[in-house]
Formats: sequence, structure tokens, C-alpha cells
Amino acid sequence: MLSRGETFFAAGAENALSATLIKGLLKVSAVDRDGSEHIVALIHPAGFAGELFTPSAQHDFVALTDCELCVFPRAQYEAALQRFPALGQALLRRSWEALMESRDLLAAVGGRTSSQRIAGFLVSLARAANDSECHPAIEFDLVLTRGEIASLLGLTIETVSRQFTKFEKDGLIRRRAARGILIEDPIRLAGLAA
Amino acid sequence: MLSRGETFFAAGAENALSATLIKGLLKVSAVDRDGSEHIVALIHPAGFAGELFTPSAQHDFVALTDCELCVFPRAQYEAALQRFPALGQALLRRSWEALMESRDLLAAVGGRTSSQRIAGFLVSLARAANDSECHPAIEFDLVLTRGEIASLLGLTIETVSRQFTKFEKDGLIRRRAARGILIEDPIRLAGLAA
DNA sequence: CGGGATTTTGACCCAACTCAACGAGGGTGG
DNA sequence: CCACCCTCGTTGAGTTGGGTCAAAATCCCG
Repeated sequence: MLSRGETFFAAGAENALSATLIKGLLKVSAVDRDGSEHIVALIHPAGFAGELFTPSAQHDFVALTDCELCVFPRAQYEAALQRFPALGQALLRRSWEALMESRDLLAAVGGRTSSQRIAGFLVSLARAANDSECHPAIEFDLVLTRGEIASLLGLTIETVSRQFTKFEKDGLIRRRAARGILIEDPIRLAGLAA
Repeated sequence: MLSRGETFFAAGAENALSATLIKGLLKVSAVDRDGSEHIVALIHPAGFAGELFTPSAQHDFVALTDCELCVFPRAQYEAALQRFPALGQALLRRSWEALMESRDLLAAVGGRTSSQRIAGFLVSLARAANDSECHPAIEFDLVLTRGEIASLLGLTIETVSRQFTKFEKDGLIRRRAARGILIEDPIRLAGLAA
């Protein structure tokens, strides 16, 4: 159990824990020498939270919402890996999926405009919000701050903010109290994401 | 065996092959609807070339130099995975390392200036060039075209070219015939990479 | 009802993109 | 061996998307 803002573990920490996320949302971030934080991934439920093969963690794992986790000590995890190959398979699958996601994001950050990135981000959040339905949710809660979105997409707070108001002016989305988002024109939004 | 320019397999192809790279360099690239190519990773010797868990490939795998590969049919690979858990472990380790690399690149593309990205790229190539020595190679061959470097780093050809001439003017590197690079000031270059 | 954090908005600026021209190999075929 | 072509790289001039700086507005929470 983790509540919003708590960190599961921090970069540099001795790397003794792994977990599967049951409920909630985690961010994975790197900080470089100059102090700036950079979010490199989000972890959704069923995702794996932890680092493998390194004595100390390279990223921070921080809860964006209250989270429920199923935690394993590293040593125990590795023992189980030896004994139950299926577990290894499952872990391989998830890390592979994480890799594919990371590459998608990389392609987006390295070649799309700010509005394309944000449209794509909204579309993917909408997809993630509706567990197991076919069409994306119309309305969902934006859990990230502007700064976090900016960091994930390689933009600045101000650019993110401007694009949101532009999208609203264009009738693509509507902003709800707090951080709610209502998608008014999913088709056009998905089109924008290119 | 693959020679420069040949593609190991292309996105959309039925996904029947996997391989371990023995010698050479591969690029992994995605193309989006608008036709632009985007390189998302390089594969160095000992790296895994292939895609898992998807019926058809999502990326192109193209040889940047003549390559030697150790190829497995997918079905056989999966059978072997079942029987030899250690193989799964090895694959897990490599995909995890690929994930870490991808996230590093993501952090670079999403927050660093063009010169920082190129400096970082050169440093990492230098590291890769000297198999198993401690200090980076001073001289190596730049296998990528300007366009490929640009695509990998999320820049344009012109920006890459300009940064190279700037680095040369500043005495950081020297360009050799064809695509050779001689690093004259590794320290300052690494510093630039931030 | 304060007071800090977050968000929005505006004005300005610059790093990197675009467009365009030119130069330098490196095949290929005559 | 030369003329041609085609790809790749360099360089310049001009533009712009998004960054930076600054200030106002809103929200949240005690």
C-alpha cells in the first residue's frame, strides 16, 4: 500500500524489492546530474515495478495515486524464478512490453510536435482508463501534474498548458474540476496523434 | 550472414525469426503512417534481434554493417525456452538491458540540447567500440549516416552536421576519411554529454 | 481566510528546423 | 579513362515552435 506522492524506492537505493502493481499508477523517473527529473515510464496495474540485475536502483518509483502493490523481496523473487520457469516467462513478457512502450514513446518524443505528443498521451490515457472495454473512455482523471506530463513528453509546463487550452478551444476536450478530462471528439483527437 | 543495407526482417512481416547478433551492427526502426522513419535502437554484438509475443513484427531490423547472426526459428526458440529455463533468464536479462538503454535514450532525447545528445552518442559509440577495455577507444568508425544519427537522436541531418563541424572546430574530435572519428578530448566530450 | 503550490497567460527569444544551393565521393556504363 | 548520375554531407539564410521569464489567476488545504 502506497499513498499518492510516496516513493516505492529511489534511485541509488539498495535494490531489494520488486512488486506487481495491483491498483493505482506509478511513475518511473530518472534524475541527471544537473538535477532535472525526467519521467521515462508510467506503470499501470498488472505492471512490474522494480529493477533487475543491478545492485542499486537507477530510477525513482513514485506513486501518482494511492497504490496497491504485491511486494516480493528480491532474493525470494529470484529463487522463485529458478523454480518456476513460468514466472520467468511472465516477467519476460512484461519487460518486453515495457520495452515496446518505451520505444513508442521514444519515437513520439523524437519526432512529433507538441500537439501530437499531447494528443497521443491523452489517447493512451483514455485507453488505459477503461479496463477491458473496447472504445476508449470519454472521461477520466488526469492524475499527473502539468510538470509531470511535460517531463514525460519532453516539453515544458507552459507548452502543455497552452496545448490543453488550445484543445479545449477547438472542442477536442473539456476540462473538468480538479484534473478531470472529458474527451469531446475522440476521432479528431486520435487523428491529431498521427 | 547479412551485408550492409540488408534487412533482417521488416515491420509487418510474419514474425518467424529471432537471432543473436554475433558481429556487426543493426538498427531497429519504426515508421509511422506519415512515412518518416525513426530509429529506436541499435543492436551491438551479443544483442538479441527479434520480436517476442507478437504475430507480426513492429519494427524493421536492418544491417548497418556486414553482420553475422545466429538465427533461430521462432517455434524452436520457444520450445527451447520451455526446456531450458536458463535461456529464458538470459533473454530476460538482455531485454531488460535493452529497456534500460531505451529509457536512457528517452531521457536524452526528451531533455538535452543537440550538442549534448551528439556528445553522448559519440561517447556511447566509443564505449561500444572498445570491446572489454576500460577506457573508451580514441578512434572508431562511424557506421551511421548523418540521417541515421539524426533519426536516432531526434534531430535533423543539418543539425547533426553542424554540430560535428563545431566539435571539430573546438578540438573535441577530428573527422577522418569516410566516416572515421578520432576523439581528441574524451574528457571534455564526456563533460558535454552531461 | 490566509498561503503555498499549481496553472494559465503574455511577451520575448533562441535553438533547431526548413529550404536551398553546392561540394564530394563512388558506382556504372560507354 | 572519363562522363554521368546519385547519394551523402556541408554550409548559408531565413523562419518558427517551443523554451524562458514574468506575472496574474486559481486551487487546495489546513
